Amino acid sequence: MTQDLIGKVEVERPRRRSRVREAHEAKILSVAEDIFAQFGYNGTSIESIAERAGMSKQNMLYYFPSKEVLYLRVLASILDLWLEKMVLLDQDGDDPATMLENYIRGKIELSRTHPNGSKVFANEIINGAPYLKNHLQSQLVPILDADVNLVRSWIADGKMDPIDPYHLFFVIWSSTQTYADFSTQIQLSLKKDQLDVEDFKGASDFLTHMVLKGIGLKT
Amino acid sequence: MTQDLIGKVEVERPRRRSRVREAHEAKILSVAEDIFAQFGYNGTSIESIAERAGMSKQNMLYYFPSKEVLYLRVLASILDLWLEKMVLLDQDGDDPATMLENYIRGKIELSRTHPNGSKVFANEIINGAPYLKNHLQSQLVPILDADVNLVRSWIADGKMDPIDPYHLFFVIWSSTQTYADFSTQIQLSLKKDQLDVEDFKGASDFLTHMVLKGIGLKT
DNA sequence: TACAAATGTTACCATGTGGTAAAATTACAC
DNA sequence: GTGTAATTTTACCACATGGTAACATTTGTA
Repeated sequence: MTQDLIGKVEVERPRRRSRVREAHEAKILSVAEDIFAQFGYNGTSIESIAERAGMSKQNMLYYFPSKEVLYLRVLASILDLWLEKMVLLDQDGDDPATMLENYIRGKIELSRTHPNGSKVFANEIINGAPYLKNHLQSQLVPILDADVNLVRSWIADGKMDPIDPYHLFFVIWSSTQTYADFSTQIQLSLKKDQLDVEDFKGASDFLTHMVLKGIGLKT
Repeated sequence: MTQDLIGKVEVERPRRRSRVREAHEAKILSVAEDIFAQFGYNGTSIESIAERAGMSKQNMLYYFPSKEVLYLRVLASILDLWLEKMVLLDQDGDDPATMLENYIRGKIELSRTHPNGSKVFANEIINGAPYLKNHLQSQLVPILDADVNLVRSWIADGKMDPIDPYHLFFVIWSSTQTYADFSTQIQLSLKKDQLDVEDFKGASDFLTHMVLKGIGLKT
């Protein structure tokens, strides 16, 4: 955008302090995700975020003019990450079983690497998705519908049991995200202070086994 | 307890105003569950609960001395309801398939009839279970362990695939509760304003089919 | 060096909210 | 009816928190 203006009016202006800005914004967003995940929107004070980001509340408000704006930015970045992994057709593999397995493993991996993002997302949905509803409507639903159609074509081709694809995806979503969202409960159940890579591998293995076999897909 | 004191000192004292008290407490608890579910602990003001319960904040504080006490009461009653349905051995049926099916259908039914309870519960767990951790430790975990042992015995008897029972329960928990906790997302996905009995039946049917078949249980 | 934009700090405020204290009212048991 | 405990109302308050305004400082560029 800046380059388009070379020789014209505003040359090189916007890039002035952008290094500091980018670093600070990234730090703030990262910290915000953590704290929003742990305390929810209402339970989070912008001062606590600023503190852990190493600056004053007022200075943070210079980068993000309000708590709501900051929260929306956090939500948006999480949603983008999520939607990326939700396109069934984009999964590697030629046969349905492989593609679905990669979908499941990808979602579990996301829960492992971004547990806090998942929790912020979950909090938002549980509370009725007041900020995210429109985004879900316009971005998630079309992707889901495409995925559902793909599964329906597999069913039509006799490649798997005639199940309701929507419920299939609801189950995959919930059971993959539960390892992030409900990690506290799972840790208590497994008597561990922390879930490790092996736990997530066990979850992936079990889920892919059960889902693929359960809907009649050959592996 | 009152009866134990007949003829002694405090006869019939505690029952004086108990009718009003019981009615009001029940009303408050019911309203509180709804509002905590929608806005979380921090997002809920005790004034909003009092208002919808038809009394002043101060009057409500007469029945529940603090927000925390009220929240804990709501949590406790939900947990009791949950734990009741979580004992695999208590399910009707003689064979593993029937018992597991009843477990799944019971949990879905709970999500249908008590969506708000489920949401309060979910909010609490996602935020690290600050109030519920001890209860989960002492009540949920033993029940789960017993259930896991039962499944292990089924595996040992060659009645089903040698899967990890813990993951099986995590998947059942998450995928049954998702129809309550993430109802907003599911409604958007299904393009419906409200989930009806048919939706829950569809969910139960799919889940039981996939789980039972997926772990190698004959139906 | 000078200047203008970007960044950071100080001071402050309005509001919502959980909770307390005490007085007023109601209603049951006798 | 009357006294006593249960209930309700009135009047407050302390505090956390989101946000604003103005001033100060830094820094890249001409």
